[in-house]
Amino acid sequence: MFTELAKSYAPQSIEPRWAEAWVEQHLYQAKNGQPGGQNWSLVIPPPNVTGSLHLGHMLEHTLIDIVVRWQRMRGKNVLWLPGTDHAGIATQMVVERMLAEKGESRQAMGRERFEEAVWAWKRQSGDRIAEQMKRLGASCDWSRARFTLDEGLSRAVRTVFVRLYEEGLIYRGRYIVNWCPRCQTAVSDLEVVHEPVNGKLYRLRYPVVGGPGRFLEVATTRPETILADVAVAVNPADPRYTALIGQQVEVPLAGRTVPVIADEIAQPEFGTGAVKITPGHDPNDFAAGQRHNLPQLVILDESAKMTGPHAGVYAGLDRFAARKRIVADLEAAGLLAAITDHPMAVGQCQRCRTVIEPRISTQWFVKIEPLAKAAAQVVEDGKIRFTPENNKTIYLGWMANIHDWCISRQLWWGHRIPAWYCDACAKTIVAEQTPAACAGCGGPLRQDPDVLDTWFSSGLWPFSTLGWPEQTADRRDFYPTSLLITGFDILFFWVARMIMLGVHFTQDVPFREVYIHALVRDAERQKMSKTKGNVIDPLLVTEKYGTDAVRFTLAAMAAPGTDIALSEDRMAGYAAFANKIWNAARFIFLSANQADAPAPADSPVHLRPRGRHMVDRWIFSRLNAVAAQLQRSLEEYRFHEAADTLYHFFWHEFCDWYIELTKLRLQAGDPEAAPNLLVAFDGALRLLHPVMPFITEELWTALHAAAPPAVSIALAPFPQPDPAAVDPEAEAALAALQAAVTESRQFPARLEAHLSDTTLAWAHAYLPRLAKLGQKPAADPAQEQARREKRRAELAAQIHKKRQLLANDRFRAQAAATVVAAEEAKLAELEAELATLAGD
RNA sequence: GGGCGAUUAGCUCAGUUGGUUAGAGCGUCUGCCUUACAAGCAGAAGGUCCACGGUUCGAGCCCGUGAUCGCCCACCA
Repeated sequence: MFTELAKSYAPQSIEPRWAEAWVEQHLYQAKNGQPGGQNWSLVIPPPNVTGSLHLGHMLEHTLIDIVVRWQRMRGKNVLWLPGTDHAGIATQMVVERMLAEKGESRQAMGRERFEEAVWAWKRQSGDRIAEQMKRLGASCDWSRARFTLDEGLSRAVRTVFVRLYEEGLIYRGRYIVNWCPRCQTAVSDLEVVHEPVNGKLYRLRYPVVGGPGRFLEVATTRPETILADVAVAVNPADPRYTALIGQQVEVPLAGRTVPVIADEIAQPEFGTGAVKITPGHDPNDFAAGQRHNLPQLVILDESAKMTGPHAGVYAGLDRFAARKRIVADLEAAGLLAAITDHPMAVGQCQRCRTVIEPRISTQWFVKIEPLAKAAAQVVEDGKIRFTPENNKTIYLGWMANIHDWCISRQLWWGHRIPAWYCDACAKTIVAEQTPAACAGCGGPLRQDPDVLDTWFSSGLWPFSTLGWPEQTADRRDFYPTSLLITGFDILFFWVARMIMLGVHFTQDVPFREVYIHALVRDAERQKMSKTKGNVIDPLLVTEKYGTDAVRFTLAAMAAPGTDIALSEDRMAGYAAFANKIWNAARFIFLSANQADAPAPADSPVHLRPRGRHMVDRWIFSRLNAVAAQLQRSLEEYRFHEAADTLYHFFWHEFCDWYIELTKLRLQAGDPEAAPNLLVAFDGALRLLHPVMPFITEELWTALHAAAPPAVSIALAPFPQPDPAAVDPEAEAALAALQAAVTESRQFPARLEAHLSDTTLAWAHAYLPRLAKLGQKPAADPAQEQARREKRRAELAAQIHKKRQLLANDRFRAQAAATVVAAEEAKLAELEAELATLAGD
């Protein structure tokens, strides 16, 4: 006998046990030295160490885990490499916030102690995500977990930096960059988000020198920056101003005069057609200043407070406070011509939403064009395939318009830039190992205080985690990786950088396929993000509905290309599905003898029924069809289709019909019924396993409890679709039976020939009951009459349409023969129905 | 300013070479404690598939125009 199962499925009492066992048994550890074609690998998009798991992670991990478990069951030597990202700026902010609560600060502690504090915090909470993933059943190879600041990965970072520097693809220079006054660091273009705001456009009057009473009107959105003006530009083709070109105008409140220059930057139709040039505080003006060889005045410090000799009486004021004061002073001086509303997009720090201040500073950059070109090429050549495909266009478009990448950050947490400066002889040394002294003059060296953009190290992730630059067994066996599954939000940040750096340093693609999943949104369709703090702990819904139900929900809603608004109703529905599976097992275990269970080694790779019973032939035909459908769906990452297929098959075919039809055979002692039932159930569990690992593991183990040691279902072969097992005769017979039972009609004779007497006896007994249950409530005769009329009209319309269609020669010529036959059959059916309606 | 996506049942969404009477989950209504499952079973109601035009024997699907919503990219002061 099988052990009796509880009356309903309680995931809470089962899942933690399995989660722990899987990790302890190292069930998902990949092997080295397998034949090349056997290996299949995927690296996780490393979550931030700061974070805890949110539903976006869970969606991503669920989709990954489904593919990974499926590939493993197909016999691949699978590596899913887990790990975390040090997430420079995010982590530093978290730790600084914690320090601030204790009244401490990074500056007061000093760099060394601060770094120690971050490491301590990382050790204490950095494993949280891993623990959560383990609890959720992610089938990672935990023995290969990596962290971006690991010694090996740091070594890879230094190697890459030095090589790019030597190739001239990394340079250092003084440019205007995006600066966050709150984070006090440079950020890349990608880390600036543009938010629409209702700004103002100020028209200011610049007195023309030598022309008393004459003014040049200039439009600006940032009046406080006039103190750093070095010129006013007008368009050379603008007739209004040609006379002024070369003359001097006075900068209001500044007590300086600047030249009027001709430059295309000024567009005649915007504002007044005259634009102030402020190279120290605007990227466009910076470029214009370089064209005209103008000086760069700076009036804001790293906190965006007014500073320096040109700030005058406004020194010390915040930029926005200064704006108010300056506008008031301009008005008092009669130099403010107008203020108009001006909707515009202002750049904000992605992390803290502070308005970005363009700032001139010395930073490190990657010369991106050569890398981008090669990275675009591999995608154009189809060496990397995107799903959904339109991401390819987006990717290529970005690659075509890419700017150099600012990689230095004025932070303390991260990979420190491997560059040293000699103050004595002004030499710069870039090296993998810390040099003892200046190679030129022997003087003492000072390392660059900055660290690298987090994405610089993440960009190496697919190969740095596998041992690069060493030629390791992992690198040989698992690179390039097979697939990347990640979100659209980091397509440019991460995917693009991995392709650029991967192609450059390994002469191969980092992954052959990229699946871009949808975004999980909350009930209000808001994006869930680390910075917004609206993340939902997946462990809570998991606790409520069970991990398998949440996983199934996520998979079922993961149609490629559209966002997911997560609904708990849906989870409840799939929790019921898990319970359905549980109860099917409960019935099977109560009704069948354990001796009939297939031995685990006796893997039903080829699902074939014992005997010739029509019902058995049907369910095994369906199992094979479902296996084939799942294979198609998963190959194309159509997770929702796979989930729907499983749901419908298990509930409405396996339970509603197969188990029901088997009940009577069991009662009558049909010797083939139980063994076939057990094998079919085994096959169904395997099909379900990639999506629902916990319940299938529990039930599969129970199914095979008599023949220990049963291996985990995770290592059991996935049913291989066998086209020969598809049995159209059995499928047609069951379809007829279903129709007959549903309509409470007589059995088709053809089916009766194939059904055993006992089944027939059951079915005949069952039919009247169905007929009773299905009876419509006694309807109002008038209503009934109306319904008939409506149906009659519908039928007439359809018949007319069909006749027209079938009379069409082009249709007969062009449509497939089966389509024509189906249409003819349908017409006959419709006519028959109409005849019965007309009859009474 | 460019580019992309969406619009299908009360709600959330599927619908991939154009071809039976357009589906699912939840919700609603009716009837069932039926010895695997009331987290269940048997039924029912509910849709001008955003609008208009076009292609086709045939359009939810293809083409065009428009409307509404959303997203991404972008140095317009």
